[in-house]
Amino acid sequence: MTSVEHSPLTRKLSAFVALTKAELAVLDRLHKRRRIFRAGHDMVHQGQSAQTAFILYEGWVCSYKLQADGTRQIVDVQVPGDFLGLRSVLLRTSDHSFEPIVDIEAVEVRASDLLEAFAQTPRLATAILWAASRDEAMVVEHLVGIGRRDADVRMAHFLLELGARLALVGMGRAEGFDCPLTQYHLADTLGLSAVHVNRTLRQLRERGLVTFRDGHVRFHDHQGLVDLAEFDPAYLDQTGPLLT
Amino acid sequence: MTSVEHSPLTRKLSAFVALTKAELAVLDRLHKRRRIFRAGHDMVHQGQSAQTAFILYEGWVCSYKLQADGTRQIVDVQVPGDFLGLRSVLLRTSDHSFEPIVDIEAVEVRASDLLEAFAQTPRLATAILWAASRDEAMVVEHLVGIGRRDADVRMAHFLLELGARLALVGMGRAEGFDCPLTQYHLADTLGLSAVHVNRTLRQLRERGLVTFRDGHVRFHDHQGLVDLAEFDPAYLDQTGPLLT
DNA sequence: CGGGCGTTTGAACACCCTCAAGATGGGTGG
DNA sequence: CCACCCATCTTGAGGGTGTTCAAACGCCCG
Repeated sequence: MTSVEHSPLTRKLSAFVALTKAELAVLDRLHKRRRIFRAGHDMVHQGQSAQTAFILYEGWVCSYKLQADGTRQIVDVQVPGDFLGLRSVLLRTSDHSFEPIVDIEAVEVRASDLLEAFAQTPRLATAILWAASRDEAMVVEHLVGIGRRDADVRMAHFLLELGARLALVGMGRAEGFDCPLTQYHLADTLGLSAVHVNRTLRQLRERGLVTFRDGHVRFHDHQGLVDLAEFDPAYLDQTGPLLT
Repeated sequence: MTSVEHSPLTRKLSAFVALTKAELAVLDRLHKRRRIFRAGHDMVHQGQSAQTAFILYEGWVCSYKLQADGTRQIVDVQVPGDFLGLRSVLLRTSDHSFEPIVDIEAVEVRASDLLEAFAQTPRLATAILWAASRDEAMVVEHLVGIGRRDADVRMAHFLLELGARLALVGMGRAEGFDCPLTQYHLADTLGLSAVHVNRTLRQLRERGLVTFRDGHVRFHDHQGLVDLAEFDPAYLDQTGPLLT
């Protein structure tokens, strides 16, 4: 059980409820099948029948949808403590693919196990549903960004959100965070071309706001970025001031 | 109980599981507070504390987010049988607003009632989670559309999705459907300007694909639209051929 | 040393936006 | 019954944000 108590998922769920020992034990029982996936090799392909989800422990993953013309849209980026495919366990086909951005460690969870755990511990169930609701709120915010924000604001908002999410699981601070994403990932996430991502990043750097380089994001003017992006972390439902 | 058996929600959930009499009874017990809301007057404002959801019975609603500069992004359009605010019952603040597009009839559901119903009837709980998963899959598809599809394809895809959703609750056919949305609604939904929506609709009309006029959508070449939009309704998880 | 991946920059173009003006139609009050 | 108003729809012209195409550069790795 010791392995679970300080896992990133536990840490995240603690932002919502303090889980009891019994609930942690149920969570632990979900952790049978720990697996490694290699960077760049999809874990799940869209169209495949779903019925299984994952909890990410180590590394980064992106979930995306591919279109017939070859363009792709990254829907969300997952960091340690996040669920993968929770949305589609109940749907007949997975509506998207998962690509590990680096080598990752994840735990496989079957739909049946999950529903069983729900029945046993309502409070844990509520906590997991909270996490799922939060994930959806992030997708919604992402939608708003792509629909109504210019490239620079969109980029600023995305980097700030990532920073806040990582801070919740102890992987980021106000100064910045490590980030294995390439500019192509950013492009497919933000609905831009890679070329324009590059120009946008240069502009933000020259304005003294943030640097994205060598796998590291550094906030030079955190407040300035927040002002530019009009970033309000309320939708992340992380009450306390996590990033100072 | 008779009122529930043929409600649009029941009809929708039946696409997933056949509910028993006992489960229908629990669903019925959720239906205490039936209320009317007037077109154009928001039911919920973003920032307001959530804790309550609605089931839509009659009429259309859109859920949207407003930005400081006045632009708005419609995240989703709800039609009869859809939930409103299910995502945010567990979050501390509602992350968006709801505007009835016409006068509507909806039932208020408290978070506590919902969780109680979940505990009583696991199958009903699963059905409701299925509906929530399906809603999120639609938001994801919406995100992909805004991020990676041109205006005409985006429009075609949206109209086809609406048609399929309405067909599931008996309000649409292959020829078309009634639709109270204005071109401004379409613009805020698709992340376009109202002017460009107008041009896009004209173009689709002149290509003989679809007409949007006088509150009515008419598909002139349904298959042609499907081909243009590369519309694959798998993400809606409506197994049967509903729109023929 | 060659090859692949990621980054960087330039030039021309396209999609979509903004601004502006007019048309249409339903509702209200004189 | 007409005049007016407002919301919605429609169309034109010009401009901007972001795209595509192209080429080069640095770097890691086999």
